[in-house]
Amino acid sequence: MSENVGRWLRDEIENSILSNEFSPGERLDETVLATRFGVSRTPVREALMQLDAIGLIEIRPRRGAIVIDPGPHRVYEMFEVMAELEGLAGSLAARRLDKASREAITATHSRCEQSAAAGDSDAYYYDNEEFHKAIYAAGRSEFLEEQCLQLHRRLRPYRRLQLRVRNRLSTSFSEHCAIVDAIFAGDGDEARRLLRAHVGIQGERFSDLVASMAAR
Amino acid sequence: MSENVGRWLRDEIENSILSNEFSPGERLDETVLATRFGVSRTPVREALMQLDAIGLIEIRPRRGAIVIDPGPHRVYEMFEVMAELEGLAGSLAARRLDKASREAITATHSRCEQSAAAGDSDAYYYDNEEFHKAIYAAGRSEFLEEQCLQLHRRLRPYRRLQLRVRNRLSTSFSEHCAIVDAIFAGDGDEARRLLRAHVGIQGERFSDLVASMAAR
DNA sequence: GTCAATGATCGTGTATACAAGAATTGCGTT
DNA sequence: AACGCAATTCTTGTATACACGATCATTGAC
Repeated sequence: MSENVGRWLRDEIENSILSNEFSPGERLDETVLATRFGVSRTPVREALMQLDAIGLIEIRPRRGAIVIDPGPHRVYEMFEVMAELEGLAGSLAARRLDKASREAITATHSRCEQSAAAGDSDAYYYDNEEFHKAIYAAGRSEFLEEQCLQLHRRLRPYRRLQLRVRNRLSTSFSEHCAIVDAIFAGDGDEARRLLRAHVGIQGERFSDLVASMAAR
Repeated sequence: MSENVGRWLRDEIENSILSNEFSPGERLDETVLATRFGVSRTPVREALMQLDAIGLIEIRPRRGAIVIDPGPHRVYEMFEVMAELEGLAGSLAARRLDKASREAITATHSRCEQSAAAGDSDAYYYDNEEFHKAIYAAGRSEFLEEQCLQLHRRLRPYRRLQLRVRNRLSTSFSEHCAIVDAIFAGDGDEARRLLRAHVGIQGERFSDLVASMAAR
């Protein structure tokens, strides 16, 4: 419980939103949250203000906080930006790769291979996350890494949905292979191009996304 | 005063930080701020929490808030990301340009031309900002536009410093011309490339930045 | 003389009280 | 029966009070 109730609440509520426990559009009542978590309204408000600043909820003056519903189009836009940032991270990684980062990428990559081979989409979901994080870190840009991690968190639920799509696991992994090759070869432009394509939602993948969002 | 003291304070303190009224590293005392703005500590705290979430200040538990000092290297990283986002906005703008956006870009572009010709770096600073915002808007991606605007705000002070460098005005404007041409020609890749180069801090421009940051 | 420990003081973290605005419900009128 | 107005209630916004932790200074010991 992190020494600070406000911080803790922020993470707690954030997780609840991202795990869809609080649905988009739902109103977050300060008093309800306060009693639910056994604290007063003050830290709850502070948590809500932070979530508002991050963009997860919207606080309408005198009218309470509601969970923001991104909607398919906005989620698409977010993936578009994510693709761009990951592309940059990949190109930096290709240029700046050092031993430690190389090993981290190799390790997470082979874990992805195992889960993909086993067809375990939940395990792959987790390993895939670690793989991408290893690339963020390899870029050696703290700011970029933070931005990537933040956006990654917000898109996490949708990434998970995407993996459920048929054949996505093996497709995803073979894309990973090409990305790793490009980064290890020091080919920044290629790594950027491949990561953009890997993360972005082109063509039928958008309708897949819409379908899986509607399915919830 | 925006109907909401917390919001108002957030903007007020944010501006004070960005305009360097509160120096990096400086400690922000809640009580002092409260009396200074004639309010109680509660809205001050809420404002600070938001600024912390945005990344402008850091709140260390039980030890108060301090203004974050990005340092040259981190500022460089931020420009790197900004360049990438603006590149994306430019490429989208080239593909999706409509009449209204085209007119907005033309209008702000010609205003830049005038201030550049007049050698008025303060006017150019403002017009340049509007020009870039017109491109963000032309990309037709709300999320991307928000991200660009947010990062732009944080980098605003440094952009201003950069314009003070000798010849930067005319160089900047001629780069604008090429960017406008690419966007109007519908050449997304070229617009992206030019914007990345325009916004990013390559070569000697990094030392210019460091010098101007040190000069404050 | 310097370093450490202990107490005082100051500032943050949380709770609660109070005020003001928005929503809802009930009553009256058409 | 439906619409509108008013009053009540519920929720948010702000202030204040209190408690706990951190920092700093002072004093004592080595």
